[in-house]
Amino acid sequence: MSLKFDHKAAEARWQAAWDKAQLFAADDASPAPKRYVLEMFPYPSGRIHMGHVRNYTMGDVIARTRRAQGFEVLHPMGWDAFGMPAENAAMERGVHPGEWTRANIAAMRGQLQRLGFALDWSRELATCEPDYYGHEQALFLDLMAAGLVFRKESAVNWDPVDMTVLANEQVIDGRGWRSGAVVERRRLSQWFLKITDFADDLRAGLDALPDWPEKVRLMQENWIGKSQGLRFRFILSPPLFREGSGEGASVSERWDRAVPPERPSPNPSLKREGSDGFDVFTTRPDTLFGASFAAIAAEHPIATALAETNPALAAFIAECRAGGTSAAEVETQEKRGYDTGLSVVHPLDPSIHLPVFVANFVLMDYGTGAIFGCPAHDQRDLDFARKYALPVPRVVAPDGEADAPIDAEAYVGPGRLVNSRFLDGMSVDDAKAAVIARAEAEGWGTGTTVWRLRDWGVSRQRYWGTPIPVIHCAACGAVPVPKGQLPVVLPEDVTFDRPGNPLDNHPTWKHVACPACGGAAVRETDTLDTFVNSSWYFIRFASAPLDQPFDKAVAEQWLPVGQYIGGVEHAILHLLYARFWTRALQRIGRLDVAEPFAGLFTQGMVTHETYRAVTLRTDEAGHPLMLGDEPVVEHHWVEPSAIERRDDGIFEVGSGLPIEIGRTEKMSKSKKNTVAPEPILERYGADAVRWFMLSDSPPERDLAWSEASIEGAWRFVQRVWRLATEPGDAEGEADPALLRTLHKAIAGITADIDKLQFNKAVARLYELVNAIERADASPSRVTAIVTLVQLVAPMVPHLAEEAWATLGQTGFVASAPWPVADPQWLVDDTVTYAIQINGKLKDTFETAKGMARVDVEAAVLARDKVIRALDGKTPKKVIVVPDRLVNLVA
RNA sequence: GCCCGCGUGGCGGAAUUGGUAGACGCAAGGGACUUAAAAUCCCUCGCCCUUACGGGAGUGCCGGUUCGACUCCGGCCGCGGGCACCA
Repeated sequence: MSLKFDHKAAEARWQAAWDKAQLFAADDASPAPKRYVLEMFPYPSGRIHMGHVRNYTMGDVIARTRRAQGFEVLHPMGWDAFGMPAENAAMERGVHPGEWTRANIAAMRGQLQRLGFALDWSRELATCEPDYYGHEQALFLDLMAAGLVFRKESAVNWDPVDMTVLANEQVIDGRGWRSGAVVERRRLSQWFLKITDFADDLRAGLDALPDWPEKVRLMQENWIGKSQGLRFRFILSPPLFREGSGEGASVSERWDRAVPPERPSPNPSLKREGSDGFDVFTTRPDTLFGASFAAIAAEHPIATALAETNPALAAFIAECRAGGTSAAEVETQEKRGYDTGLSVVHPLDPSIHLPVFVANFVLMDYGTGAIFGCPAHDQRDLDFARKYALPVPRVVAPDGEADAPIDAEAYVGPGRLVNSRFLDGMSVDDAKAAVIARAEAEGWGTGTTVWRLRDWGVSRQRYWGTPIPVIHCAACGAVPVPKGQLPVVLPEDVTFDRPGNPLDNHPTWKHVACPACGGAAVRETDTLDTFVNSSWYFIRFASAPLDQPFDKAVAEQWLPVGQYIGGVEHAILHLLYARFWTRALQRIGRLDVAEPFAGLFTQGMVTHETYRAVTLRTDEAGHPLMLGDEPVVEHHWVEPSAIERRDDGIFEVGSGLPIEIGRTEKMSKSKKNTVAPEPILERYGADAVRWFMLSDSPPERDLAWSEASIEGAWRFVQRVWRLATEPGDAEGEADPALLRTLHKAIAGITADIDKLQFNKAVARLYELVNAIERADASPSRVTAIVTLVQLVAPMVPHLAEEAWATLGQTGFVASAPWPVADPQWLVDDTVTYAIQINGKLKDTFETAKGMARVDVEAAVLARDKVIRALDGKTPKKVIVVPDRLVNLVA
């Protein structure tokens, strides 16, 4: 009989049955050992894409397998529901962000449910609802009380037309992506979280995460960026005269004079600054005698002070600020400086005076915003010194090259100190230590660690986010909203018809009484970065009481997440912020968990070929345009569904234009190489799609979507179904060979799933199916088919349930205990020896396991092929690897 | 520029971590069944030489270690990713 597997009926039937039985609801009170399986929750963009399908399928295999293995599994789903696309939709279509988001969630929930994931939908959450973000506000206030929140001025990208702050990726070629207006740098007072407090902790903690990809740990480590060195103070030289200050002034003949020349009294604005000098940081204190200048950032307070009375300097600073910060601009940007006319005293020799520049390559927000320049051993300093004709004294050299001149490249390699007085002859490391020791002994500097990591700015001048629960009062300052007044709810009646932040524009929302003094005050109208939302959602999944963000004891039962799965694009920010937030909660005693994600897996993208139709550009009359002798060619991207393959090539449907096949790339709208999941699900069913997602490519690598492969997946589903409907007679003898294959498959597949090597598990399942198909009817064959159904259940659950029932098994296969391999079937009693001569395979032979060495040798030497290959020679040496191979060295 | 990863048939990829390279899938070719098609089943399928039997080289390139190297070491080439004026 063997009808086709009816995926539509089976999916509907089993999804309803699972739901009715509440099969996948996690029980906090269960005595079983707990496992938390989590995939990064989606942004509700409107529809799921293949990347989601791949991500959630992998997680589902883990969750279902763990459940079958007897664990109480928490596998929840929710929505990362705040963010800009909702506001864009509001502006473009006049729909309210909340309405848009909630409609998207409803649509995507339905799509996910069609895939039959073993999710606990009772724990579903959306970050845009007050019952989520209200608790987030409470946590924010807790962190604030603990001193982990502060406010400071910070520069933002400001779009003067849309009157809004832009993220860096919204600035394209210096212009706002929407308005096209030239973006300004504005300084706004913003809220920050003190992630730098945890820099060392977050870095050191990476070592305790063996189940994270090495790559991600490295990326985080680099991002945190620990640098050890010396921080010391440069004291401004006593009044001395240096003519010719200004940009490009050549001062080389002056800076190294033993006797400082005279100069006018110090700048009055500097005096007001109360500054006798400034701090610098260096990782190369060993090269201090190679110093030839000092430089401060354009935003450095000294530069700002000097600029008040120096219009030329003010202009220079303005130019520095206008310079873009994009990678390409930075790379091509020339090193430029402005000589302030000031000098500083060399800390190791007061007779040496170094000129002070304002330089465009010194960053205010790293280290102290000021450096000493050592051109011989730092490329940037060298570029700068060459431009301004500063000396380039070498102080480190490999043995015997003390006099080798520095040309266009700074020397950053190892060597010994030269031209450095008491440091001469020391290694770089010894000299670093010696200078730090001396600085500390003499009190002008200290050994310090500096981090690349910056504090986390969480203010966003946007509507669709968590309102920051603070009230600004003229008398009391920034006052936290009392916990009893939470949540601070976003007003629904907002408009997007004018530029700016709708919260700010709202007629009444922000006007409130100060909680401290009762006077007139205004609410903070900034909202929190959406990364805050995703920094604790996994805790709320584990425990979601009404009256508090989570219950400590309940959350700790589930946490940390055993297996977290998502894209590499979140390797740094999201994962670092979540790690920080968890540690911050630990510090304030709310949760005793340091690392939120014990195991992390970053899956590859789903890709597809790209197709381009080629046309000739024509003028108004329809004649092809020519560029010289060549016609001008135009391309446009064509979606996969709009091409047809014919014997004479590939063409665009409708236009008939020839198609060029381009690179296989990440599915994207711009390249039109996306394949929507819904029609595929309709046609091939959820199980075939899930199976495809697990086949072929290793999960960390990209997976190329192809019509042929999904057909192959569909065929596999049918093959398993045929076995289930025609298992054959269970009478007669057992089939030891099949049982051996079966138990090896059980062991292998279980191990593969443990290691998330789904492609290998898939290959083994194919082998098992092949073996069962070839086997004659026997009790063993029926056993093998029943076990096969269990083994494929995490991957193709609807088919498995249907097959399970058809085979007369009771209950859900989803709840059946995971098969365990019987060790007696895992050992072979025969082995195949490979016979090599000089390492090259010549022959093989089969024999009983554990054959004595001498017997093996004798058997090998007696074989025809060996005799022929040796051609009468006696092997010089015979290497026998027991039960594996023999190598004859001739 | 710095850091990291990867190069295996027409394609996606296996290879017990130093021991028979190419499992498994896709594609392709041939055949069976069928009035026909679909579905299904059987066979072939990395390269070169050979009608065959066989033989040879082979895991990006060059060299090394080893009885034996896709695997380890050194040096190149190519592709991909992350960071980027971080002192």
